[in-house]
Amino acid sequence: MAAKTRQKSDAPDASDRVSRIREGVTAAILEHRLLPGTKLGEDEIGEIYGASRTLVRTALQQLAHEGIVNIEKNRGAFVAHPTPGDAREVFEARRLIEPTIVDHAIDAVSPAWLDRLGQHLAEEREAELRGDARASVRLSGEFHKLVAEMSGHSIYLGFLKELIARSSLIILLYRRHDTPACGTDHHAGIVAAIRKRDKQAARAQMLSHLREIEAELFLKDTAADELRLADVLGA
Amino acid sequence: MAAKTRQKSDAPDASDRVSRIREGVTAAILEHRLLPGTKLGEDEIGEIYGASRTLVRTALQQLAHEGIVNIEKNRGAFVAHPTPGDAREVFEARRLIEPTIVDHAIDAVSPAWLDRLGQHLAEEREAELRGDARASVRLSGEFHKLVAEMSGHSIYLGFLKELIARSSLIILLYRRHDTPACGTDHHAGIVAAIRKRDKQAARAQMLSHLREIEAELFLKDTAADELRLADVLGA
DNA sequence: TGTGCTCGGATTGTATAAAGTTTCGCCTGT
DNA sequence: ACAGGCGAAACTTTATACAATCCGAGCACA
Repeated sequence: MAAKTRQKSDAPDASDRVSRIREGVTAAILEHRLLPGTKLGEDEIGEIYGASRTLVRTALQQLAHEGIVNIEKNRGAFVAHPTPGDAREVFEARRLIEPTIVDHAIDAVSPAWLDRLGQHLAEEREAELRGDARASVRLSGEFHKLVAEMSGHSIYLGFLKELIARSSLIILLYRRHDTPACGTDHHAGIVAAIRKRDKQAARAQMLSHLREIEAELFLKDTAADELRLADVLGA
Repeated sequence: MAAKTRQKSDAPDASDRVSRIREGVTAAILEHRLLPGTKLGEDEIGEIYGASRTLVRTALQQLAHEGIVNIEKNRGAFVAHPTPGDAREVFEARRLIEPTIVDHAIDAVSPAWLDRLGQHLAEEREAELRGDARASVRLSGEFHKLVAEMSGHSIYLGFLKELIARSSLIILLYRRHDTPACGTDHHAGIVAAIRKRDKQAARAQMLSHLREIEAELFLKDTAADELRLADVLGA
């Protein structure tokens, strides 16, 4: 019933125009087509989607609340540029919340859900196979959202959506170049644990999965000189 | 540095007009002056704050994202009316997050913070003493926000703000009438544990505090007949 | 008497216009 | 040559006007 409460505000299939804009921009950011710091002009976006600035504005405000867009007064909206500190916070929150989410997901497991999970894994593998990095990164995030939906816990789902979106930016900014293949498919392991209804294993695998992602990041306290300047003077 | 990122979007002392509206309405809801289901007309609010509908609208959208206002298409904005299911989700999330928050708060403890905590406890006691129920309920929520600020974890802080706001509505809706005094001051105990830097005790006290609040609620699956109808047909 | 329909008022959704702010180029003066 | 400042263009912010939708009163009719 809780999920219904939100049906009009952020339903995934909402056909109203502001949702289309929001989802279009979100997808572009999550697929790393829009880089952090990019200016998101209202006219520009409005023309693309054939909408007036009023609608673009509300969409951007929603994205700002989700943390993937920064709105600077009288200057406009920009794709967010999370700091290493933000990154640590995001992953700590994920390590706290996601093990609990898989727990709930196992409570709510059903053949239909297992089907969806399996189908998703197939999509992920396929994207990986054909080297489609953009689809890969998007699907990877959607896997976690799928588990959260499965848990039926609408608050955790909302929180996780924010965390996932930010994670995508963080990975783009701070992933090490020398990351070794990264092919090890943790998601499949998690699904296997869910299928066996083994909460202990599912929690553990989710946790190590998140740790591994974070371990692949390079989160120096002071990243680049320009970044350092921005942080120091931004205060 | 993470806190700075949000400075323009939801700074507590933001002097722009949309923030004033948002905080005014939020305060009214948190102090139980506006009851769940109350219609929040755009013109009405705009006239009160001397603002055009544009500004009121953005404020209401932000409140909707925080979960304390529902916006129904073509019908307007209403003070949210959380279901018992929502209530359980909110408190489960709080039980997950808040113990971790006190942990961090203890890591960041300092004389200045202890002062603020002590000062807050005094305010709470004073409001309780003079029977000011509205101030009491507001300060009670602000205590938890204060601890979250202290933790320095901006993501947890953001999540908690949402959870606190919803909790206030939930308590208003589902608190048992026969609740016995409720005078036991858990907050003081939590502060004492923080002062002693005793994480174990602080976590435990926070957890039992939250459990006790939830135990005072009457969360029948099907509340009233009218509610039941609304839920069943609302799907 | 009660049910169903229609029309009018009220309210929200969207677009556009007016006002304010920032930014950047250009020019002047040293 | 270069620092500083003026000014125009571009953009955001706010207000207002117009269109679309919903709700309810009143009426017709069974």
